[in-house]
Amino acid sequence: MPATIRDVARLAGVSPSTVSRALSMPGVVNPTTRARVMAAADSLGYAPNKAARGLITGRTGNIGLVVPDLANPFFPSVVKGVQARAGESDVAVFLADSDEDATAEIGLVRALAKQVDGMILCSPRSSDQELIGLAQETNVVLINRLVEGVPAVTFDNEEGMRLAIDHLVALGHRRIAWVGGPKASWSSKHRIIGLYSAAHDHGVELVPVGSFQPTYDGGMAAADQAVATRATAVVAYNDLVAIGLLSRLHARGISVPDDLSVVGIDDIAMSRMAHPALTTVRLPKQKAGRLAVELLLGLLDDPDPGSISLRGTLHGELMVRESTGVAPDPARP
Amino acid sequence: MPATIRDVARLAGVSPSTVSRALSMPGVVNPTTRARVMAAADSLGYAPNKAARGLITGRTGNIGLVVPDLANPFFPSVVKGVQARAGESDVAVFLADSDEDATAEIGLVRALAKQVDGMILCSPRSSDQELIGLAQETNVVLINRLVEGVPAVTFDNEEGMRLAIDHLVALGHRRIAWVGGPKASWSSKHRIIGLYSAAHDHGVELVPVGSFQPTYDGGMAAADQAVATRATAVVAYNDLVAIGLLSRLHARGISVPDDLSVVGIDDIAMSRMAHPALTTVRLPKQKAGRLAVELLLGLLDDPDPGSISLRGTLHGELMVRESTGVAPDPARP
DNA sequence: GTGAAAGCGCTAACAC
DNA sequence: GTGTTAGCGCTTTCAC
Repeated sequence: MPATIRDVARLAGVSPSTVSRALSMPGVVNPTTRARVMAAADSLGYAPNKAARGLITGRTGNIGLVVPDLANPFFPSVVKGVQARAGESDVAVFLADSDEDATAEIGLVRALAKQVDGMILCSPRSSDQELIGLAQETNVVLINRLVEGVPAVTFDNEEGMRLAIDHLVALGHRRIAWVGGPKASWSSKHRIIGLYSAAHDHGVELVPVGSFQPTYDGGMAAADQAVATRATAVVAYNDLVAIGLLSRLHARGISVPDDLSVVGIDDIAMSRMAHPALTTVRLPKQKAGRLAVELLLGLLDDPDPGSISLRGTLHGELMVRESTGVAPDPARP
Repeated sequence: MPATIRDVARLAGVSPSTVSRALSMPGVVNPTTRARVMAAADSLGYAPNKAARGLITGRTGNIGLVVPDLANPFFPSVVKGVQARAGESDVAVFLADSDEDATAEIGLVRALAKQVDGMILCSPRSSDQELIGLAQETNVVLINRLVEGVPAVTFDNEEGMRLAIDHLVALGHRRIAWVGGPKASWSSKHRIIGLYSAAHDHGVELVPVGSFQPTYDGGMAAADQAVATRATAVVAYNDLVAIGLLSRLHARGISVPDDLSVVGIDDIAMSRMAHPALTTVRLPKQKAGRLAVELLLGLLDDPDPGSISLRGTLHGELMVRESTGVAPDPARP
């Protein structure tokens, strides 16, 4: 049985309230008593029971984190960032994987909501309406999604896509294919906007190639259509798709980057390990996790939504690797 | 403010205890009252406060899970398994990432211990002594580690290595290199035992090639030494190492599997996507997570350690892919 | 600066 | 079968 506040009080010869104060409001207690309490506390290995404290303060010291699929390498990075930042503030993290299911997602949030001070929803699958509803019931911070009135950490997708297009245009590409991800995805929409805007500014052509699963298999499925566009470069919805593309292109004997350049988005660990190594727009995933925790913690300390920043926007960075090269000479057969 | 048990009691016209009973001991309450309570409960959207319940029952309905590094693709799979099984029993999961730090690991466990019914430690970095200590203070289930008296889920490493060796021997390989992982690792020890035993039984030679980081870079670092052994096949500590190997071999112009066969262990998602696709021993990672939860739950229901099985051993499965082929003709120059 | 008392939301005896 | 009482470990008035 772990030691309780009473055990400490008895050992230190003070009342439980004094122990409580010594631990959570240092300034207000006599330094001598405080020292005695501290000594007693750690001689007993005492640590306060968060649940009991939460019952009275209304703060549990825990947060919840919901991700759509841990098997997608994007998310573990975000989780790591959340963990790291939460740990620094001595906050524990409940993790839930919704398995891409919007209904499950809402359920998980509801179930967890009672035991946490707030929740971080990463790339939520739920509708704006549902998210707004949740945000009313509990403190919510979104990652990778913008919903009216809900605090969020997002990546600047428009800018990221511009980075990719600038790079390809500089290499001489004039006809660029876009292998799209899930149609409903918030990121998808914004990436497309950035892509078209950048392509327009450069006066180059952007050829959309449908909508695919944001997975390796999605990329495999898209490859032949991408080739058929006769574009000299392809931007993929994410790295997983790009790697699937690489694989199918290799199987077809199409050389990357000699025949076709490929750019991904995310910079998951696997991208560096691909053949050829994948040029991609790195998204600061861990940082997003950290920032989300910070927003959430800020929200808790000061629930007045006006006085703190509710938004964090993170910037991508182009990682040039071997999957992109100069556009093939159009004069070639 | 969420509804409390009293709100429900008032609305249903019964006492709080009746509500409590109606919810957690259905059989013991009058069906009519029960119905009334249920109606009241969900009209208020009532859900019991787990923390308050835990305070009195001593059971929180939560478990903790500590992994050494979520960025290693092995672990997210285990986490998914834990999540899935825990969810089925309506148990929430605290996740902590120790960042490969044994000290942090112990700290995380201690911090979490108060708020959970038990902990699952996946591939723990701590010493046997420390783990035994923890197991005395709280319910612990280990994954990927065997310590006297502590419940655990492990993979049959010996058998897995035999699978790999059998496969290579059947392809004609007679000299096989082993690229080892961290020396202190429990898995490492058992893999080596299996490897030598299988090699001995087949009368083939096993050549150890030092000890490397269990990462892609570790594999890159090991490749040249592996080649220098003049073995015709390499078994790597894990898939990440094997993929690093593949990469460096490719850079050196050594063809896999024509010049050298490579076998990994784990079957992480990336292995299928490698070039050539990696032959590997699949470890049922999700299953390990599920099983660990089951052992833990069993432990809670029946703390008598004698009456339930404290051990689960999972079996690997050989996935033959393109990175292995027949041994090159030794007569060749 | 410190102690006593009350109570957070819930369940577990114990009566009836 | 149901209500009453007490109390889990903690913090927080409110006295002193």
